[in-house]
Amino acid sequence: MLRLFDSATGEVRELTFRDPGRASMYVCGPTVSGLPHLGHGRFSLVWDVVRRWLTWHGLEVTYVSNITDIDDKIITRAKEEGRSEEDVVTEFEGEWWIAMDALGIERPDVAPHATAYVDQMVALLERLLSLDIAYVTSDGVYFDVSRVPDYGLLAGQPLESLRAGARVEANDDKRSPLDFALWKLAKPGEPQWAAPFGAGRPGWHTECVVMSLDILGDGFDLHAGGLDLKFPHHENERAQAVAAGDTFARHWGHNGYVMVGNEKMSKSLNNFTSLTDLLAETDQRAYRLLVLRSHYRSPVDVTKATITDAERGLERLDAFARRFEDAITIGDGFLRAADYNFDGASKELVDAVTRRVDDDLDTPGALALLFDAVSTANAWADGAQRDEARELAHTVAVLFGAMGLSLSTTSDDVDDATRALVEARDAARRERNWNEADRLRDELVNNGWIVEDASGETVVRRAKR
RNA sequence: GGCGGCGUGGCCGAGCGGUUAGGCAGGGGCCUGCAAAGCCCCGUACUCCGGUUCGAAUCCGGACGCCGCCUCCA
Repeated sequence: MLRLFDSATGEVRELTFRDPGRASMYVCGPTVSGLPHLGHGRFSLVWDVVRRWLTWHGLEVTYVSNITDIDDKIITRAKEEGRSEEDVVTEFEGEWWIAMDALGIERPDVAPHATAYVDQMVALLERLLSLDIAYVTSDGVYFDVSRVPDYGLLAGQPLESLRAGARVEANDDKRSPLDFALWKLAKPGEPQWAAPFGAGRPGWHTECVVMSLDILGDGFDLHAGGLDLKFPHHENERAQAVAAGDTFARHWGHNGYVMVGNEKMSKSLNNFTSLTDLLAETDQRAYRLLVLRSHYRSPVDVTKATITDAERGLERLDAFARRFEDAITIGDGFLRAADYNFDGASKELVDAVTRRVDDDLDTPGALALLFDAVSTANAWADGAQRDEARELAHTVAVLFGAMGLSLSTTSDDVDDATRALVEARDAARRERNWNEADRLRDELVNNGWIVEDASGETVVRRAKR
């Protein structure tokens, strides 16, 4: 079974599950105030792979990921562009799902919206207020972090240490700079919900607590997200849950940053790169391969060079898939190990890959094994071992599929003019008219095709940009 | 100031005391009418300085460099 680094304990430990045979995951989703960026893509891919891998192991996974549809950034954008908050949310949630589909990410079982949970958030705040863990100020409701004994668990340092490093704020009535907003009182014209402590909107850290506990129940198995959410966002979520008497998540997972030119991509640095743009310009599987090729907790540098590198890797895999076309058909969606009977070289491969992925999601190690198997199967097919090669190829495709990477066996659509050139070239070749055949090949290449003579016939496919 | 991570061959990227990571790019060969695809072979890397050890990219100490968190962010 899968072992994962747990941010709460600081060590790799075996995932254990509240309910035998069932896994529950909550992954912090996006605030839909703009186009999805590369960081969104990475966390979505990483936790999609975890979800698939647990399913591969035979678990029934319930995967929840929220949409934050009320937030300062949404209000700001709406104001700037002179439209309603709903309009902004609708547009960018639409873009979000388009990008997720393009990345081959399975939709969550439940994708709750924050605005649908305001009543429950208000109830939680009333509870925290009654316990004197939350307090009201002139601009909202705040959480008193000193009331949670192990505050700083996820940050990896004690409260005092965090307090020493906290920046001084210009504001306010907060008891401590680390205290965080649970509720923001509305200014005129802002979206607002009624509450006993004044009309306003919920703070970001509250929504995930309420939604995760409502949908998955206390003690759910894995709470995950990007590393930048570890502190303060997840710390603060946990503080609320613990203060309210829950144990919250059994296990915390965080994926590493996306770097752009050796610097963290972040809002303040304003060096965001849009996922939507990346997907429009590249093979949509390239980012998944790039993410699988790096360890999930390490930073990944996304550049033209690293994406191109991944695309070339895909070309090798696709050429492999075309060669074993009839052995590659595996269908979409979740794959389960129990549905297959592996033996011989295939069993060895499956076992070795499983050991790697189970070891804190060592997908780079797993990919090395799979690329090795690609070479092996090709070599067998070059020799006389056709059947063994086909079987191994099938296993390779299944394992890639288990991680959400599909190999393409389909040729590109060929237009009539191109087909005419292909037929003319084959005719020339039959007549051993090599000059004409080569001239036609050059023409095809100039038109952006890659030309191969597979089993004596001209086969073309689109060259990558 | 506190906490944490990283520095590997042309590039990317694993590695967790001793036997080949892998990908991309490059070179040589086989195959091919010539190519492409595929196969075989090749580079012999680990920031620096000490130390532990029979043996270190891997452990310890130090130096230098880079990055992140402690503020919004996935």
